[in-house]
Amino acid sequence: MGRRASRRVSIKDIARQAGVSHSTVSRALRGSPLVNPRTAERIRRLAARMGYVPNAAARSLVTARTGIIGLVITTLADPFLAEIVRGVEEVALEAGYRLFLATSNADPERELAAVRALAESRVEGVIVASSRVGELYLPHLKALGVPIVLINHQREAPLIYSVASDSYQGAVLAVSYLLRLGHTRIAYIAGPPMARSNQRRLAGYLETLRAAGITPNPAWIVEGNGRPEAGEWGIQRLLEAPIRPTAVFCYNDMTAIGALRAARSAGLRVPEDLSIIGFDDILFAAYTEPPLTTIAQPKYEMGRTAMSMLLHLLQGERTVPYLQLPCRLVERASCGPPPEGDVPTISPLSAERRLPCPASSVDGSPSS
Amino acid sequence: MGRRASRRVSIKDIARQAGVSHSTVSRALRGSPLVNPRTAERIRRLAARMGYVPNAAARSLVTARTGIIGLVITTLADPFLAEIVRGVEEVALEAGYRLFLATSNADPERELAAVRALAESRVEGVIVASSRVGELYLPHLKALGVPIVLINHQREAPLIYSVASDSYQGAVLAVSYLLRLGHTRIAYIAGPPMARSNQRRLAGYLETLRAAGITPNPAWIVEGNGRPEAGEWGIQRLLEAPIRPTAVFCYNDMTAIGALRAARSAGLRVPEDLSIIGFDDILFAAYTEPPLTTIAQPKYEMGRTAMSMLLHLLQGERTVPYLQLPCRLVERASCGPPPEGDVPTISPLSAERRLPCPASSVDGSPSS
DNA sequence: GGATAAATTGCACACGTGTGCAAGGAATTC
DNA sequence: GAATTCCTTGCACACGTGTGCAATTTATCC
Repeated sequence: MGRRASRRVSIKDIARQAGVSHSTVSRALRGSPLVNPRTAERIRRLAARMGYVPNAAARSLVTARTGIIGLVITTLADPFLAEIVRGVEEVALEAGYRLFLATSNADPERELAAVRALAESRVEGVIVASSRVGELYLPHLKALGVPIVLINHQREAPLIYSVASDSYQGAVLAVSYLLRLGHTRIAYIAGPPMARSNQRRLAGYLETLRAAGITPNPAWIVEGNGRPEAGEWGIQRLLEAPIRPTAVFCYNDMTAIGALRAARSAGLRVPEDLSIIGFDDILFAAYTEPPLTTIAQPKYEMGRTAMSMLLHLLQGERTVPYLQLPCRLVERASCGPPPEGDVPTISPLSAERRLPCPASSVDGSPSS
Repeated sequence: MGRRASRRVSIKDIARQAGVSHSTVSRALRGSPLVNPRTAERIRRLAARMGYVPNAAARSLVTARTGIIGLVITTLADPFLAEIVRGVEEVALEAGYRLFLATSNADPERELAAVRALAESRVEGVIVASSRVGELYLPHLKALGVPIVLINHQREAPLIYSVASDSYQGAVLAVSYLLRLGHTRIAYIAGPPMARSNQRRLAGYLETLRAAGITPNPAWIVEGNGRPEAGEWGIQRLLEAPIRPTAVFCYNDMTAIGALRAARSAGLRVPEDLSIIGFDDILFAAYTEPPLTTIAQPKYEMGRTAMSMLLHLLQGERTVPYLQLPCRLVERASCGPPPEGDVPTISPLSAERRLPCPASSVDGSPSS
């Protein structure tokens, strides 16, 4: 109760109390076979009674191992990241590692401070779960001299290990689902133009249409930024097109949410008048009106996979440098058949089967 | 490039290179006035060139200060926590502290592991930002012997420092807003019965009605659990009542989202037929259909305040043990005047002014 | 019972950093 | 020029833990 927080008890204190040397205590607590089992048991009891807790700093100093993994993210406020973090954390904990969280909030100065903190605490590896990680960031991280694994990174990053969801395959999934429902006039509201995920989704969209014998209509591809406004503008633009689309594939769920809102205020019913499909499956997708049909990224699995990859690297093993995980379709209520006589010209199912998947799962060459 | 990660450079390496003792290097790098400025500058240059990064473990070992604050949360997946964490983090960083994140995911075994990790890394203080923190958790945390500050804790926790939003005042805000719009038939869909926040919101609801001369109708108070289902069930129950309410105050935004959905599927327009107000102002409240009017908790400020409080405690200063921060109304589009002739019987504005606020901002007595 | 092997323990050093104290050197004063 | 002060530097120890090696005790064997 009123005990002052003086100094924590160390193995020397235990040694003094037990009448042995601190080496013996150290060995007893670490379960070394070099101590008499009876003595060991006695010491363990005493340690527990004295409330001993090992000092991680002292241990890591002598073992030259911290057991800490740096986890770099822009902000926790992104609900998309939370699941990834959960996956990373779970695998890390199982393997006896701890996470050091470094958030930058996209502030260059804080990014630097974060990297310095990682360096000072001697992290053994780093996972970057922030797609918008600054351009300066990566070189600094590399200078740490520890293995790095990126999750869903937006740029081609050669010679770096990374895990990503398969945006191309996800887009194929989305568009062929719409084709299967009978749509042929399918639009795409894009994400940030420079983002690789956007480029891959666009590619999947285009090629799925072509494979189904449909020539993509440039008027049905509108730019965006991944935020709700983009969905609103996108719908407005699409409604001005000479021929209106009957379905819209959105770069992500936030865009789809904006699209839902714009559709509603334009007096369109979803999905009766217009089908809308998103991408990501954020927590909230289940609660939109109507609940959003979307392509789920395997967030949790990506976290787990990235951490497993890092563990391999930490053990000096070789790994494939680039891994893509498949997305899956989550059917809710924002998609349905097209309004009137929009009969598909060819069977979309056969088209889907014919599709090649140019996105190989292994990419780049091992670094020397 | 091909450089092996051998061993990091230490002050001894610098000392050897500079032809001085490691003490001089240490002093130079720490900016001690006990070194010749020219020597100091030379050493700093050399250190930078050699890529020196201080070892936090070694430093904390000798200074007996880790500069680490433990942050305990159930899960990052709760978007409500993200803002709190941001506030905590910002103040911590300003004061030169770092955060050690301990998530438990409500698993007792992991809770224990988390507390042990906090103890081993010798955190200097702890912030608990998880309302659902296990009952066992707190005693273990207390055993760490460091200051603890709770954020929005759901139980009365005597002799512990805490920061919370003022649920009572928030409820008063919500209900008097509805009164001002002209409603008199106001329902409450409650949260977890044992949660203090629910009790305070219920109290605010009841007393505001009474102060306006309205006798609360027990049929308009339905139980819930803070999740969307509760909102759906709640609306269904309320629609079966002999006299229907014209407005619903929900325990939180997730409940309100369920309520919105149920209202829609019952064919009610919001806010024309039914006004709905939430609590929390989660990220998603702005994107519901219609956008949700709600009571915003000062999440970011709560984080900042809790961390400031902890900083005071770390410096051995005294603080008020219990601090409540006011909520504020965020008007969006889910509330409006009642449908037909629901004329208020008394002026709700004057009622609001007469309201006492029995929730004092200071509570409990200082521990000895 | 003595010699040998095995089990158990302690000594001493290491990890990287910080700091009190004494020693050495330079600058100042008379 | 000698004495005094101040500035600068190095020595040595400390923090808490782990471990190779030698020393000691105990068990085993003939």
